[in-house]
Amino acid sequence: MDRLGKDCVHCAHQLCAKKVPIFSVLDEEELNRVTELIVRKKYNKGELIIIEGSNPESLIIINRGKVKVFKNSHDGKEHILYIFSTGDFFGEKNILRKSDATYSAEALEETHVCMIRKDSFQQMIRQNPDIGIKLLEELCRRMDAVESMSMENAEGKVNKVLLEFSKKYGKDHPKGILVDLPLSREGIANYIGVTRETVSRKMSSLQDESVIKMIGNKKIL
Amino acid sequence: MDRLGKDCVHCAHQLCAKKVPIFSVLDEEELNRVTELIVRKKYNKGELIIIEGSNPESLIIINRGKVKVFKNSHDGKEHILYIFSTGDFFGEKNILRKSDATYSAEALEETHVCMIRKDSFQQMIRQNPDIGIKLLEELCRRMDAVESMSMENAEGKVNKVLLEFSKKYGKDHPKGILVDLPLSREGIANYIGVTRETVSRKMSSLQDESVIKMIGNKKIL
DNA sequence: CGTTCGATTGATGTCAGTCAACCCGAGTGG
DNA sequence: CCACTCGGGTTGACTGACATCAATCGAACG
Repeated sequence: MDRLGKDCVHCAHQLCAKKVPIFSVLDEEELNRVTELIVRKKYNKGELIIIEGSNPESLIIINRGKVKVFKNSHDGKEHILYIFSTGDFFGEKNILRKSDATYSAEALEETHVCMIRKDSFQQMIRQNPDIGIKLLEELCRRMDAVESMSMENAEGKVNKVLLEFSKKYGKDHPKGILVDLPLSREGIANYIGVTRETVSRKMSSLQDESVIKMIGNKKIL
Repeated sequence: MDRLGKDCVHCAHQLCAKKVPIFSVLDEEELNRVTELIVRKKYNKGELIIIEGSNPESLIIINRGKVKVFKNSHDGKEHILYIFSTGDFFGEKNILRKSDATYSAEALEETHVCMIRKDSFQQMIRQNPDIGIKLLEELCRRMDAVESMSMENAEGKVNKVLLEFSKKYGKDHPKGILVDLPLSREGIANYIGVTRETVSRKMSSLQDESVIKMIGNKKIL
């Protein structure tokens, strides 16, 4: 359990409910109610938040940090499904379907999360249907992303993923946009379903074409 | 507009709201209210229900028939995203996101649908948050399907899609399960993102291994 | 300064796509 | 009733993109 804000309602707001998009529709009083339903927790880099095959019963919202959600294919390879960061949620399947988790989730850095249990969640949605609508919106966005990614070949996927990272993690810089990649080449490869060598090659050719410039593990657009 | 039941509330129930899973949480009175928000429409085989790039503003529920939802990749190939039939809904993106449709939808046979406009839908969710939960459940199911399909190679995809069709459209039969395929080989190919030749080959080997038996365009498991 | 682990680069293999020929059943028209 | 066409389906040969395997590089860290 997180030592921060355990008994400080105002801190709790700051930490969680207030900055989460899906709760943006709530007013102060509703936020207070939601805050009471939340359990906070901290994970260190590399710790597993959800393990495939277990049966967690909470929705998880990221307060600070980054999380990768992945599953292993029968031949043992890791397929990363999503990279989530501050304000994102995951684990909605845990509370909407009865089955065991079909995926694992691991903290990529020190990560603080808020957890809402199944029954609290249902109650919350009934009191604030607009949260449900927000959730639906976000799921639609994810579907869109998955659908459009699935139509690309290796080169298109690398381009898309770099664009995605530059939007999410890019910072302005005199010579373009500086992006701090959340994943290694291997991670990117597992994310888009190709090998690390392919990622290397495609990124090298992008550099040859002067589209990007690599600096260690960051890059400039 | 469908000539049936235009002014018959009871017929309307039968036609639409009552047999749709997402409305299964409603009681009689709530069903009545929902029914009033619905517009019915009929499409013939081959007619387009939604065109990529247009800006429809309704959720669409299939009352009878089959619909394929697809998009075209830049090189002009058709990618089928889903095959929907009685009781399924689609177009949720239309009412949850402001952007234009990123996909098209075409009736695969004579199809009767119910349409709920954006504002009616929002109102409906606010009155019956449980419908929102049902929708979330269904979207999660679809995500699961997409996620697990994306990890398969061509052979695995063919197996999965045949299994899916046999679950959805299969009928018991003395020698196994008789499946009436909703798509041609080419359609299946576009559905799982391979070529029609590959589908042919994989299905032939399945037949060699006596896993399936083909009869024209149907098959026995 | 050496070890280590990820990244890169090159050589080779393989799965599925492409191209092309042929088959077959459904229509169509003589 | 048969001949012809036409559109999908099947099958085979070839190709190409990406995976695999392997060697080398290079930055980070003790």
